Amino acid sequence: MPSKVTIETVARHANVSRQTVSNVLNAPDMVRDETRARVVAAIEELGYRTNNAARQMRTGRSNLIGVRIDPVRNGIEASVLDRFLHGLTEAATPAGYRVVLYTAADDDSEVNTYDDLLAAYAVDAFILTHTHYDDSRTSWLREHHVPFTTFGRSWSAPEEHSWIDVDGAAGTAAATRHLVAAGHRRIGFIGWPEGSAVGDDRRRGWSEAMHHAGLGTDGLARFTPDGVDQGATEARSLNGATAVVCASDPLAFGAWRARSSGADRLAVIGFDDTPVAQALGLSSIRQPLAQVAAACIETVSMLLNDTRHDGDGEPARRQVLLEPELIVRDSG
Amino acid sequence: MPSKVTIETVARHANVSRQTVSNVLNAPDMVRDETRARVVAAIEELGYRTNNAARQMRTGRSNLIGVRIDPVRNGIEASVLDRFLHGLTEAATPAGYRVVLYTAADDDSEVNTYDDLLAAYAVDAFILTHTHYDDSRTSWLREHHVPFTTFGRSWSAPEEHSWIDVDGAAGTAAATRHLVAAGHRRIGFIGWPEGSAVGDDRRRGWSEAMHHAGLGTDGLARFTPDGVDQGATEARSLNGATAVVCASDPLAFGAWRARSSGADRLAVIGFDDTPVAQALGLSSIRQPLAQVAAACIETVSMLLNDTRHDGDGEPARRQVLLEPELIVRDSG
DNA sequence: TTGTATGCGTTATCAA
DNA sequence: TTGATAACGCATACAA
Repeated sequence: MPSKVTIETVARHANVSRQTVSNVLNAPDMVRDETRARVVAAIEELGYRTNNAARQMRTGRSNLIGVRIDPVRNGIEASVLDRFLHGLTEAATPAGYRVVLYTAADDDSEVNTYDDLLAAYAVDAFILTHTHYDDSRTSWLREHHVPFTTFGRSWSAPEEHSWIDVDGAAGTAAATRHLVAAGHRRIGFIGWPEGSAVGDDRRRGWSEAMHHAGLGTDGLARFTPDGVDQGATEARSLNGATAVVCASDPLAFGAWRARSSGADRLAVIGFDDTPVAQALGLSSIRQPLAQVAAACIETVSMLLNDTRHDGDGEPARRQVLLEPELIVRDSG
Repeated sequence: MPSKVTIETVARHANVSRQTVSNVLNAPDMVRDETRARVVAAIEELGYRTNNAARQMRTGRSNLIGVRIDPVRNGIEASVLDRFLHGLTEAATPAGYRVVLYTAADDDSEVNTYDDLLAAYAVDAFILTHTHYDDSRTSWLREHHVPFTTFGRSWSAPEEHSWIDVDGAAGTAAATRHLVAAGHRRIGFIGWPEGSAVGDDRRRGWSEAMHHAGLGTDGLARFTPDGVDQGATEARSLNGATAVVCASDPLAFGAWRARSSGADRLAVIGFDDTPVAQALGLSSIRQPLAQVAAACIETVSMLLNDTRHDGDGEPARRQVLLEPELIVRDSG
């Protein structure tokens, strides 16, 4: 059972008042060096840890950050969420926060969850994933002046709130350039149906890079729901192409499986560098998830240390766009 | 910003004392029906939510459960942890708990983390994964009378503490029986090097089922580190076999890729039903992770409501072994 | 620079 | 069955 050491205990041990100990913790500059040293020593010695509940009573802060864990829709992306969550947990600890999980069936029910998390647990801030056009969750949080940031930009209005995202277009562009440099001229793209913000972005990177290289894109783009079989089907329909950039690893894997050998061989580059890609030697575009996570925590810290959000003024904002990395393997 | 409704507010609104409101919440039987109804109405109306920090000050309970999120070692298993985490989050909420994440590089540093989580956040209990022989973490928790349970049995001494696990041997046995029923006689096994508790268990299921069916296992078992290529290599070495049960999906996938067509075709069954298996139509053994998660929460609740662990007496224990499910697809 | 007093929202104890 | 009071550990305003 962990120690029952309170500020009082430390104070007595160091021969000072409770208040002095509190000052050492919260306003070290105010305390004389010698005194502070003594207090710090006592804290060490007794293994004192500040009691969050008590602190929370006074400050209203819990040091808890709410993070949504989605039901795995497209299972193959589990590894992405997983790396992200791990990154968050790792970055949160040194910043003095802990990650609390929550889940919700849909955006609306998520709002009820906020209520519980906010009122009962006093969660300090939220980190959301899977943002989309017209996200009702972000509006709610903004209205209620709750600090939050998202992994995924605010597609409706770029500057609407703080977000961290990975430049998908830059990733597919890099992949395309890589293929061009390797001598490919007819490079296809297999992505998701138009209207998905993330998918549209990835397609744009490919098409811009193609045009920039003086290559046409006519008849080289395919749109389909995600999936291995879909990737295979579309790859076969791209008979003229010698290479293809895909919006996901499942699509890439399907394409690769359909045309991985013989005269018909297709160079393939996927997205997200999932374990499947790693296992199969599939080239892929890897998102720097640990960095994304660290930036999320950093942003949230900033938001929490910014006094503006207390009032009615607009909170500080911060947008971070990180570069993905092209991992080249056998497939392209 | 969520309501600032306290017990006091509710009390005034319902014309009772604070204590009565508290009683309605924590000991409803003690309160007269009519009074209770009035208080409940007031709670509804005002949208009162109990403040966890304040409650924690009195009770020492935080309603927080610590769950470790591992750095993804074998990436392909991310989906397993992911489903598990999601299941925990989902089961915890109705039980009145929230999941707090933590991470640690190794078992020893994990113990330091306990300290923080326990002293500062007053985490009520822990749920561990990836247990192994001689787990220093479980000993520490036991010594310190901290309620916990594990996903993965206590291999050193089965009854040492509460755990929830999936019967891996039953899974591989079912897979083996399925292959036997399909007419196979020479059924191989590809698993991990001996000494890994989980791996040994899965091999046992296969070998027992084989013997039970009157079939021999000589020369039919292979042991290798996990991986797609390893699976392929071992599958090729099993020339006599017409089918193989694997300890993991990567192994199964490798085996399947190496011998999926022609006269040499091998029926293959993997383990964990990862997205890869689902995408490829690979048969696999699926762990009921949502149920495991629910059982973990249930166990932890039991532990927390059991007074015994307060004293020096042994805490209550509970072991749950769940059956995995064989998912039959094209590969076997 | 250090010490004293007060209150945050809840529950436990005890008296009515 | 209900109500008054104290206490949990901390941080803040204020006094010394």
